[in-house]
Amino acid sequence: MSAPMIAILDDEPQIRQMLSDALGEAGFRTASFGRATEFEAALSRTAPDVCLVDLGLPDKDGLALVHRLALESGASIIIISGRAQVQDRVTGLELGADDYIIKPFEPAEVVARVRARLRKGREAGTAATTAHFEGWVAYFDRYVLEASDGREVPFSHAEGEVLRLFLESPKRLVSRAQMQESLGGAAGESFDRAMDVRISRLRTKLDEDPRNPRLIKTIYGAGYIFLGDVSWS
Amino acid sequence: MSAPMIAILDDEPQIRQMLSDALGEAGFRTASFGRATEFEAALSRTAPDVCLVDLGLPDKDGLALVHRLALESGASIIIISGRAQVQDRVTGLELGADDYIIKPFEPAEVVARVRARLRKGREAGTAATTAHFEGWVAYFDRYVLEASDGREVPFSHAEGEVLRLFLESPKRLVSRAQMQESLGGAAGESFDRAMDVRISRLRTKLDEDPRNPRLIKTIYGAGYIFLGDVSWS
DNA sequence: TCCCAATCCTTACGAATTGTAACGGCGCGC
DNA sequence: GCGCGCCGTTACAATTCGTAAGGATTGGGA
Repeated sequence: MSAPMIAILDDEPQIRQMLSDALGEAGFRTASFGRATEFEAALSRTAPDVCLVDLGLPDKDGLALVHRLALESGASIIIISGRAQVQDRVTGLELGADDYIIKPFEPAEVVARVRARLRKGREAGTAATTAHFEGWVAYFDRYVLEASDGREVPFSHAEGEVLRLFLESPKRLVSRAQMQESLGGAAGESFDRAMDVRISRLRTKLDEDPRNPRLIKTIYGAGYIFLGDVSWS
Repeated sequence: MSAPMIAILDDEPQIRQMLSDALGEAGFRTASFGRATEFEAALSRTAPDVCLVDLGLPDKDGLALVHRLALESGASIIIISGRAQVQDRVTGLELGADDYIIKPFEPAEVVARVRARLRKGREAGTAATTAHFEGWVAYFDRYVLEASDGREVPFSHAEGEVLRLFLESPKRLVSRAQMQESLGGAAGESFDRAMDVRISRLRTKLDEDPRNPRLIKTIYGAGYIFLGDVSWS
């Protein structure tokens, strides 16, 4: 698994640099943005693990952005702001942020708080190889799906990658770009055609009705959503 | 599901009281302890969801306690401390705390940070995805409308965006400009023609009589109004 | 009341996106 | 080398959704 990706959104280049340096030194991958629009565009391509968001953005309301992020992405959100009033902090956290750091800040503390977020996130899904969902059990170590009637359906490595990706973030939109990123597909190319095929094959193994899939839903122009409750063990 | 349990560990009775009051008012159950030994004894009986731990304890090293808690319990840990040095915060977070609040603190902020921890712990913040209105049920995760007679009508992503917008502000005028804004339509353009089409298609799915729409009403020259009582779940 | 321009609805069409069957290269075991 | 299964690629069918075009509706003014 590659290093966690930390997204930085701040309009001051100096601060972006400082954060990027500190986080890079700590072993994280980083992506910096000066404008909310750039940031949002990048989101559809790569899903960061933690977002550091400055509230004082030139082109968009920071709090609204935080709220949307909290609802739509699975990432942890840390607000970085010069506004130090308690009320600011409370509303930021209420809107879905996971932490609130006040400027000026120490890079070391930011790194520590980022680590704390990652730690909590990872706890849920460490080294789990078996997932239960909607009558199925997926054994990733054996590459086998077990149906509710005991029937066993083997799946391939490529199919497993897709399935795992879905089971790791259920009920959340996964864009094609994110898939490529996660599945190591070299960007660009006609690899997205291969995505389709993988998903198609996975669907048939899951007994999906092609006309009306219940588990893997296509969102035209956006990506896919895996419905269904998942529990790992 | 009963109210989340918050454990408070602080040697000053006044602070225990203040925290307990604020958290109780916010709807949480609380349990206060003045000594680490009491706290640890209670842990074996009840598993709190969040622990607020003061580092300056009389009978035990607070950091060691935090470390043990982080490893052995599944609870989120928030340190509350008078030590404000960056180094203190960093080591606290490194040892497994999820947050670090400095004394003196505002109760409101503590409540907000506790909520933020719980939200993450509960997994999926579960944005409301199901809306009931006038005999219909809209499942936004499944992209399906269910009529009162049980019939299911699928809707597309674009249609869903419009429907969601209406259901989020029922009985209020929604201008075309607002729609464009919310639906990401590039400003200007002839995108408003596309709006019309979306709404048209949505109306047919909702069995609206084109001559006399009952749910999505057109306000000539101003926008649309969605009539009908909506309740989300 | 009647007329007209602005606004809105609906149908049809086409570009872009996605599904999937068929084909072929590749690696592996025998 | 041969057969087999995996998996990316291609090609074509199906779906989605914006645009264009023409008709219907609204509201103000003559």
